[in-house]
Amino acid sequence: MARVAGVSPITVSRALSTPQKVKEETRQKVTDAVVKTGYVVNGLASMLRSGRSAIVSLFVSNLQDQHLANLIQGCADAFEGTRYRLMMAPAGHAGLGQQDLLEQVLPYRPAAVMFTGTVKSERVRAQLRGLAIPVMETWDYRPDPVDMLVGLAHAEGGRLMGAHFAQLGFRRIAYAGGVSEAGLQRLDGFREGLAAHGGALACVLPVGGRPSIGEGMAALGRARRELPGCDAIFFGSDVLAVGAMLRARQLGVDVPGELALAGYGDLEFSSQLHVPLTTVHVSSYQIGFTAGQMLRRRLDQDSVPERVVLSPLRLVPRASTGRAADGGSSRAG
Amino acid sequence: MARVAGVSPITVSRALSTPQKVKEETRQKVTDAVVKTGYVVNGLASMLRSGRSAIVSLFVSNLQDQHLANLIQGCADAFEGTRYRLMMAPAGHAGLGQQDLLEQVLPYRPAAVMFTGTVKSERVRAQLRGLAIPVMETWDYRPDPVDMLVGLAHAEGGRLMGAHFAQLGFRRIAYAGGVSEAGLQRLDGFREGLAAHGGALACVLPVGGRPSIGEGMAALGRARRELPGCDAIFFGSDVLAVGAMLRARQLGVDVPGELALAGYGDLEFSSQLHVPLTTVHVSSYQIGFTAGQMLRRRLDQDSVPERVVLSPLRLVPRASTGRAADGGSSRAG
DNA sequence: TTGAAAGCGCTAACAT
DNA sequence: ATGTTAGCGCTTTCAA
Repeated sequence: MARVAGVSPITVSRALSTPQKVKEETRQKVTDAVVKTGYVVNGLASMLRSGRSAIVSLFVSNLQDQHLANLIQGCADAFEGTRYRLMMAPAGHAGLGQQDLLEQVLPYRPAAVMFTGTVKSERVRAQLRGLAIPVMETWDYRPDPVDMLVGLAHAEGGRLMGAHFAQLGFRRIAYAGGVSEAGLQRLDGFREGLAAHGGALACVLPVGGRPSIGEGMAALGRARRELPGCDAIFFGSDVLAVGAMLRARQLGVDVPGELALAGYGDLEFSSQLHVPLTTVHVSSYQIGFTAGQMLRRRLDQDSVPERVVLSPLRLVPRASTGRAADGGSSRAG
Repeated sequence: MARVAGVSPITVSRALSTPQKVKEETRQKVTDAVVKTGYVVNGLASMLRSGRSAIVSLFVSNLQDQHLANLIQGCADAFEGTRYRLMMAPAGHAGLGQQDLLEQVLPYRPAAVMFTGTVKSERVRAQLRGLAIPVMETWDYRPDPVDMLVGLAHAEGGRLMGAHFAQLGFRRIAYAGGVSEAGLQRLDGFREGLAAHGGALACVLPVGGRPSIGEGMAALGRARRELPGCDAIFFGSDVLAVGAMLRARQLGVDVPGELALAGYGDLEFSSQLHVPLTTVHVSSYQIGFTAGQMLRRRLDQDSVPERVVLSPLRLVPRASTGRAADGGSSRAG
């Protein structure tokens, strides 16, 4: 290649990566030779020698979760047009801990790592800090991220819903959903929101595993069994609430007259149910996009003004809690 | 590192990548030194020297499409526990052609490449063949893939729905959805299915861009304007059909009494609408998983028995076309 | 503005 | 079973 262009290898390198450092004429010779030979730089050699990795490792817990898929797409879009490439880390269904997973990623010398969620293990957190590269945690919230965080104040989301429930005067209220991490924050906030308006939580139904319509259907049954007279349920995710909605229809339970239901996440179809679902809107794509932008800025040696960004949450009251003005078409960016 | 272990670098290499080629005692010395020094191999150097890339490039058109997100998760799962890592190619929103995108990926010397969709440009197809690495096209179908393909016989899906519509005796039938690629195949199949049972298509409403509830709502309006007396519409995706369903309710149009609606894809919520949606079920996760497995086999130097796999499609009749026996809970695999 | 020499960290090939 | 030598393809550093 250098031979074809009639220059030295280093000149080829310069002509391609820093064209302004090469005389127009020489550059032309190189460009011609590139076309002629079909030359493509070897990015691996380039990263190795320069020590400047172009790899951003992405730990995605589950792409089947629409919110996380949106988040990742946002992040990918933020990196469009840059030299950086997103590399998916193994998800670890095989029972590997985050420690092992990280070690499977380090050989590629990532320039940065990003997580959908926060890093739980203290050891891994320490290890990440030791890497001295930008680390991004997303979706969830904690006040002390490893490095940077773009997430949701799930507690605030719960609080909004708690206030909504209490103000509507529900008396026997249940929560059904996750009770660790984000779920716990949401639950705590929900309790606070209720309390602030004279309400109280009567029952907590933990739902493990990935949320599904089926889990939601089952949860409705449990709620009615374990809390007779239950008049309102807040679900940890829209998917669960949709399942409950279906089960309620099957059982002939009137929503919201007899039982109010609400979800969390505002998926696109939540407003399209036979009874549009009250929920908390979250901007998952935006979270990923912002996270990507922040990582980019850090990788470009700039510092970012804020290391922790909380994405806004918005209560979206609809018919399923009985006091919505419209038929459920309320949606926004 | 080699010094700490008291052996030569090549022995370290062997102890870590081919332990059976190293005496137990030596291996122990190496392992100890690894722990002590926190050594992590440099995969970049390893790939460079050995010429064996561990990178699989993934061209994902849009993760916000649930089917494609499922597909990618399936593929990622198939690669769990292997040395291969999935690297996301840029999506090309910036108006770049597949040609340019491929060139942005080649520097990383991928061991294989995979696409969600087929490769259209003949030039790119030729280029891919020239790379002499496994190439996987997914989701869509074409009889002459670059190398391997795991996709859907969209024409067959259309045919199933066409037969369903004709057998139910609809008279003024419209199709609304994509009219290129998969959309065209589906449309052609739909026409065939109708014709085979004495039916005919009265109107085609092209819907461009990414399918959304809003597009579906608009499409319903257009259908009723452009085809007065229209009694059945087949949508190119469930999302569009859901939008139409909502608009129909707003307009007071009785579904399916006055107008039957059907979608394509069988998203989880399609069975949960106020009128459960007739649709065609597709197994998107399974497509990705199978594609990943086939790539693995090829990368392990094995050959695969079949280079083209068609994932099965299944008609799921529900209430929205008026003849479903149940309330819409029919779902499977 | 261009080049020569060196070496990033690893492993193939060839000893021993 | 282990070591020596060389070199993957690039870019840093230093020199001209």
